[in-house]
Amino acid sequence: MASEGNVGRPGRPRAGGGRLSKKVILEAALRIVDRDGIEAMTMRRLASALGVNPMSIYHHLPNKAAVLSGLVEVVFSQLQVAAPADGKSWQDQLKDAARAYRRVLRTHPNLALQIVSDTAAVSDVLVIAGEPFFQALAQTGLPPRSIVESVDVVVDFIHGFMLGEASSTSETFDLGPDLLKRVKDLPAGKAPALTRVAEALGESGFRYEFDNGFESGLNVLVLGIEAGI
Amino acid sequence: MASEGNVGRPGRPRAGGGRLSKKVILEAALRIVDRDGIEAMTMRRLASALGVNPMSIYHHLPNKAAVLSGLVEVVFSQLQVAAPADGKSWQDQLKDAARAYRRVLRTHPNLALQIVSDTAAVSDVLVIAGEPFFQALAQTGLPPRSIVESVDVVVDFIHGFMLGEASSTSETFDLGPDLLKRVKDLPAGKAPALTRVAEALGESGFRYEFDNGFESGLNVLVLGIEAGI
DNA sequence: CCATTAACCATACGACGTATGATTTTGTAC
DNA sequence: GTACAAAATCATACGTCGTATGGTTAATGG
Repeated sequence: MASEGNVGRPGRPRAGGGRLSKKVILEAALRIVDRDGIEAMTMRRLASALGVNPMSIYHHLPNKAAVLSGLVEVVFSQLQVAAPADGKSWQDQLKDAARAYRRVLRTHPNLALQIVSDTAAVSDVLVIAGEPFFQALAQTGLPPRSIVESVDVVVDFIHGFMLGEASSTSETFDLGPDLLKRVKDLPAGKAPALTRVAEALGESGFRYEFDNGFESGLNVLVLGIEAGI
Repeated sequence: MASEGNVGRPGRPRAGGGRLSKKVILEAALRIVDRDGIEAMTMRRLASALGVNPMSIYHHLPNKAAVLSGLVEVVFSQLQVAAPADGKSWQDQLKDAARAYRRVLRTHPNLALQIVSDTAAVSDVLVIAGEPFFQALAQTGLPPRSIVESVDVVVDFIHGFMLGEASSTSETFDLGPDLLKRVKDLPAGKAPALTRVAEALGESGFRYEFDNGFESGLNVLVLGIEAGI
């Protein structure tokens, strides 16, 4: 996306104060999304938050889809490439990259769906966001295509994980009791293995926490990549 | 969601032929989604496809969200629990479960986003869809909570993978050349590790294929779970 | 046969994205 | 300064959306 738009040229100051620009529009849009969710981000509400006529926005961004893609770019640009971190193993570097990626996405949970689905908007910036992953995996000695595949698994896992996390409301999840109750409602014998696990968890009062889930996922992935070398 | 709705009671036959019901509504909705995409599935178009007034639908499903959730349920119910497959290792059983899951989701690519994001709708049926995964992992001897975490990694990976696959149009992807061109446009030295990989791939003319990417992801996951035992 | 009631339909409201074209502002050239 | 061109903003309007409200039709149980 080549940069364009407002370059300090003419325009008309409004009551709200500043002049419109792609930047201030996206900032306002992000505020709306963060506060009220993505479905609250309508062109009309965005305009009103800016103290402006809805159609004014269209001089800076071609349509609503561009606004949403712009939001994805904004969020991704917050992912600054971490310092070299030379002292660490590639395993730890890979985990750090994954954690940093998740941290950025978690800053705007209401945007998660948009981010993981709008691959076109991501692609430009993905090559930068992906660098830490490639940096870590470069030290494994794996052939290039294995590196690409490894990055893909990790990123796909993070995306899938973020979806689950974003659609949940609480930090933790009563997996044991919840699951157990649901399993009990099943026609008996329909899911024996699941039932066995649920019963064991129900007794232990296991509480699923997203942070732990993410870390254990990373562990599996790192071990798997390691084993494939 | 307890089943309810049309139980063969009164009503009024229409020109279109049959009577309305949750079942025929969802079937029509799924046809629309499959043919024209999820954004084409409007209540008005759905009604017109059924030869019916838009408001008639609301006697069988409370709103549009319920229609979409219903679609997810329909798709999931197509995932029949596979035969025991006793002769196989848990590794192969796990892979089979993942492949079966992906296969079902791929049947309705336009619904992928809805499926992976509408966890509420999934949850009821997830306990059944998840059974093959638990069955495979039960043989690892892992403690229950490790089993749950392992299922989560695998499912999250599949979800993330499906998102990428669904938003792509072609079966394959010119990763080498595409990536190389994009990397070339970067400020030099901004992403050295990525550049190195892209150059190596550019020479080899590597073509990314989704089937291969999925399989290699499964390999990493299975190896990682194995290593954690 | 009649009351009940589920199923269906007609109309309407407010909100949405945005096409079209007028209006206002402002930097630049004289 | 003043006129001009271009850019930014605004007003109006169209078609579409989800669905609230309330009337109409037809099958059923008494």
